[in-house]
Amino acid sequence: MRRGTAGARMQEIAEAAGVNQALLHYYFRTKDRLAAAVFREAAGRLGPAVARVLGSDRRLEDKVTDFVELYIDTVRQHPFIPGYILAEMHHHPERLAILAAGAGGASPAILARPLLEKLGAQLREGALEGRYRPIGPEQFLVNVVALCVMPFAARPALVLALGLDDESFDHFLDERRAELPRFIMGALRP
Amino acid sequence: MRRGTAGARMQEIAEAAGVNQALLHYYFRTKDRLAAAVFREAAGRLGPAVARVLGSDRRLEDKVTDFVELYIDTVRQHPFIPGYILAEMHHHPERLAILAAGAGGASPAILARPLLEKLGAQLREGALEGRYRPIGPEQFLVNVVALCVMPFAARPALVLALGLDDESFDHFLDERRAELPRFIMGALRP
DNA sequence: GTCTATATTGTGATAGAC
DNA sequence: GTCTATCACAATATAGAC
Repeated sequence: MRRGTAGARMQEIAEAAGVNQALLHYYFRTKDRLAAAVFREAAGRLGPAVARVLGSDRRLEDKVTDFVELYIDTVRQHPFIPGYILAEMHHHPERLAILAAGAGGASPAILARPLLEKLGAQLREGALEGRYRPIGPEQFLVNVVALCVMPFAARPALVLALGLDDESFDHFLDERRAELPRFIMGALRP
Repeated sequence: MRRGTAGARMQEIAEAAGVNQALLHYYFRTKDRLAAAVFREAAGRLGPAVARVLGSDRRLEDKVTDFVELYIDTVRQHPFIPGYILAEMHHHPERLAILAAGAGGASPAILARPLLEKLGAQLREGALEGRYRPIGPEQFLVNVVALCVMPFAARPALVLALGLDDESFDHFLDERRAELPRFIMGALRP
């Protein structure tokens, strides 16, 4: 995950795992199949959780808070996952399709549909009642995810540009965890 | 930019440039130095523009609108840059430091400081006057950039999850270009 | 299943003619 | 500056013993 599929060396992975190259090939046959397995594993840590929280039946406000907190807390324990996923998607977009094919053959568009439906219904209802400004569920979903992902995906730039060390980056995340739900729900007010 | 430093082949680059490998080495000496040059070039297309717009003297509301429109319009012409930059930062964070060192020896923290100062002053002033909800300039900056970058960086996932084709992705961006300034300034209201 | 040893190909880099 | 030809080694993959 740190070096990416192309940058990773089978030898290095074998060492880190405390085995030898031959054993890696015994289990995975080729480097590409190992890479696909890693991608599946990494995506599997986040995708389902995202869908579960955002597709739940809770009030939109609680959903957003739950999501922000769950996402930040989860990714904090695996801080290289977002960067890895984005990098891998950029260099090997075809893996996404394979991933989706593995999930029962359903296309991701079909998987994301119910989530967007529910989100769209809540947003529309809120807009009709005058509680929310109108916004499409697709835009809203991208906004929420973007705001959570970015600090992790762009961590090196943040650390450098804001002059942070590990401790102050951690504090930045704490602040963000509390701030984002306010920011997001604030943006929804009419 | 498409394959990343590790995934790119000197041969492939030479072909795309209509020359041969030897000439690449003649100009860049090593693959790593070519990669650093590419990174500098890519970062140079966005970094300065970001700093110029966000560090300007305009009203915050105009700044945000300018930034969103400039960013989306610029990146649309080089849609693989954000993914490439994020991937490269993830796999080679050291390049960022070198990049900064090239900019007159000033550290990025020092370069970003005036921008954050100005942004912070505008946010504080607005908060004192009761026009804005209080928010730190670091959080706000990350929010604005995140909202602009994400659709490009995660394009393959969006296209797949939302079931978009090239045309509807383009429409998604048009919508976003108009929506984001409203979303962001809306979030700032007290 | 796990190892050592090795085959085989890929790939960055250089030599040297023009 | 640009090319062809080639070197040297890095890296994936396999054979075969245990």
